[in-house]
Amino acid sequence: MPELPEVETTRRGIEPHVVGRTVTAVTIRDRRLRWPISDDLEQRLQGARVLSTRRRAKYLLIDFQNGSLLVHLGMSGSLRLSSKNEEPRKHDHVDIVLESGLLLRYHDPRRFGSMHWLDDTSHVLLDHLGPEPLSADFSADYLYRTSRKRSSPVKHIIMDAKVVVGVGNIYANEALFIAGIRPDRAANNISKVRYELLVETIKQVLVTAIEVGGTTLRDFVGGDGKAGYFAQSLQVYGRAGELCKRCEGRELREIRQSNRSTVFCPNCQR
DNA sequence: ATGACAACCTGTGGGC
DNA sequence: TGCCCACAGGTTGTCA
Repeated sequence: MPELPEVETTRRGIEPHVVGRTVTAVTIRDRRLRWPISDDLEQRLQGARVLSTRRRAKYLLIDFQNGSLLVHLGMSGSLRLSSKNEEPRKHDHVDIVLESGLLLRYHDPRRFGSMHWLDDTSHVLLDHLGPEPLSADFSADYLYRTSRKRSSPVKHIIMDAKVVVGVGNIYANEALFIAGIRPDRAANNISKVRYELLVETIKQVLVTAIEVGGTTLRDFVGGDGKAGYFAQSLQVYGRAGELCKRCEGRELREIRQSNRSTVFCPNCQR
């Protein structure tokens, strides 16, 4: 489910309600996430006070004095604020209760997400990640250089977390459409000028999506429980067979790349 | 090193 | 209404 904008939306939603708060109780109903939740997580969290929240790639970090909680939402996860007397629903796997009476509730039907305790801020999952897409490190210069030795499709490159983090299937489709680049074009067959446009487009799409609270497809909600509105702005994702909004002449075509759905306009994207 | 692909798991929607 | 299959926002690990 969540790509970078959804994770950032979650972080911004919970931050004002968790920073400075102390954990008074932890309930774990199902430890079987992508990796089993370690046996000592409750003990680590108990009594700890939240210092700050951060995001790295699609990971959410909640920092305490004694370490950090590393959360990934996988495909179907959400982390939201809830009140103590709200009954847990199916797939509500973890509750982190704060002394304010609010609690952080982790919900994840498919259990592709994860939760790790970090004694310091390093973790193998965070090693070898590429630059943040919204940072200056992710530049046209960088992407152009990186792409020179890659003959795989450009969509594959921008979704490769070693190249740049946080660009998932929805926003990869959207950015390539806006930049007018065919998703199946070989990465090393795209000019510097077009990469300049692509990098700016990726940044713009992500920033815009964050501003409107992410993309709610089925039931994504941010930390504050509100749906995101970027779905209204989607140009190609989920619109295969419909008319292109730019040229209004051609139907959007769908292909599969690495078993992921790709939608593009054969007329506008070259 | 790169790339193709299976695996992890549940829910949903379409076709029959 | 029900059954079966394909597919869904992600990432890792394996094998060629």
